Amino acid sequence: MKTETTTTNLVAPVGMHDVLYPHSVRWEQVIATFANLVERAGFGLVISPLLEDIAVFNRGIGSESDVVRKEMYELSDRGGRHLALRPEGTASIVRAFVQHRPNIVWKAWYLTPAFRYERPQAGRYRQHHQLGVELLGTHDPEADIEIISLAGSFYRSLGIKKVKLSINSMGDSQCRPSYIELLKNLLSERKEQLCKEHEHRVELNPLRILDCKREECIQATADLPHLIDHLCSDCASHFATVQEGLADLGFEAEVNHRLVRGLDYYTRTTFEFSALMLQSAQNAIGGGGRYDGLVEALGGPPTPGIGFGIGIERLLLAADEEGVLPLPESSTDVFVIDIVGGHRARTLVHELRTHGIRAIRSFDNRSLKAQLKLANRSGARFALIVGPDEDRAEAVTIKALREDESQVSIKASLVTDYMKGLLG
RNA sequence: GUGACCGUAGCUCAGCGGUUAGAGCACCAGGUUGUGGCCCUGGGGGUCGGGGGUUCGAAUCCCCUCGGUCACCCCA
Repeated sequence: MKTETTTTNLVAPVGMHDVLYPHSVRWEQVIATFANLVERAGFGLVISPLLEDIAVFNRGIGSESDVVRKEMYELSDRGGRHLALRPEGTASIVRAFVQHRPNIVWKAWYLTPAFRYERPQAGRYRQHHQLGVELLGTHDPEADIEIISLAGSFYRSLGIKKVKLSINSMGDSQCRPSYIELLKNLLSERKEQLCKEHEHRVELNPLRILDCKREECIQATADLPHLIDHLCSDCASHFATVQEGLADLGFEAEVNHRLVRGLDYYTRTTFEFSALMLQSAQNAIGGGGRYDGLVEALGGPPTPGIGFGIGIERLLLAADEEGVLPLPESSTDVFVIDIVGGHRARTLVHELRTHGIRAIRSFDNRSLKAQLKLANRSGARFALIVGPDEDRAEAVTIKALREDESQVSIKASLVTDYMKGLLG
């Protein structure tokens, strides 16, 4: 166990990153776009603790999943409680549902960091951030359609167009057990053909083997029957309705029978959005599915649910590749230059801001030249200059920074109204 | 968890056994006694990621370690 780093330079933990201005502006845009979209659809923001009793994830996500087996950040608090940082959003939201029992149908959205102890690489971090929604309390395939189409609409409204939607059905407690038995029987005869990781896991969770990307597993499972051909009639018609509904709304979904996903709670519909422009292996920019047994698994009454999570970092990588979501040019209107000590800038920016004008100033009594340089770089449209002359005359000089207009001097008391006019 | 490549100024990088470690950009000041962007001049900035070793001498070679990037697995 390492205790403390030996280097004197302190940096962010492995796989975790600072998002500085102006890059953070794009995060604000993404989050605002999402909130606007899902709130229009009746989802309400839910804020829940970053830490949960570790049982929330063990029982929720499934102790056989990779996320729980080897990727969780676990800790004990001073009272000896065994907690974990959330590795994804759904289990926590469902825990909150079980605790508070809101009226169904319950529609929640969230923004959360998610922690997974993995080796970082392009598009994969130990702390990433997810936007997501959960819809609890109905089996209606219309809910599936609403959820998936919302995610699709979100990408569209950001201008991200090169997106592929994959979809599958995991069946339910009626039809999945018999299919799993069938898989076990077929796979037990060819265990030795599977990859090292899955060779010994045929009995535990054979479905996961379908999702393995290793060549051995892909070959060994190539001729296996597909789950979607073994669905019970309820699941089959549910899946058919979801596909029809998505097509009806103009979202083309490609059935991928290997789309099992790593979280054990899924039933029936699962889906994933991948960014075609992302060359890296990590090109999934969103995904989710139905989890009709999860509320029960966490101690609540039998309640179906469906939701999705979208990774902000990968979304921004995809946006970069498509050349959308450019950084804004400026976040300020006016730069107040004071060369008589700084007290005039103090009152001027205060008054301008009070009236809704974005106004900044410099500190440390810099020279006129230095302050003009800062004003130019700030992207402000106008500089307000107060020197000894203006100070004496109780005036300010207004200088346009983006065009060659002659500057004007006006009474200080009229500045706010004048600037309002100039800025429209 | 496994593997590959890479760590020199705030950033991008040059230097790859031999004085006091450089460039471009960025930053600061001056040229212009009250006017930014362009230009010119000057300036501040470095435990050469860290530790150990080889050597008369190490940013340079070797070992370890930490960090970064990418890939596998899995996922957002």
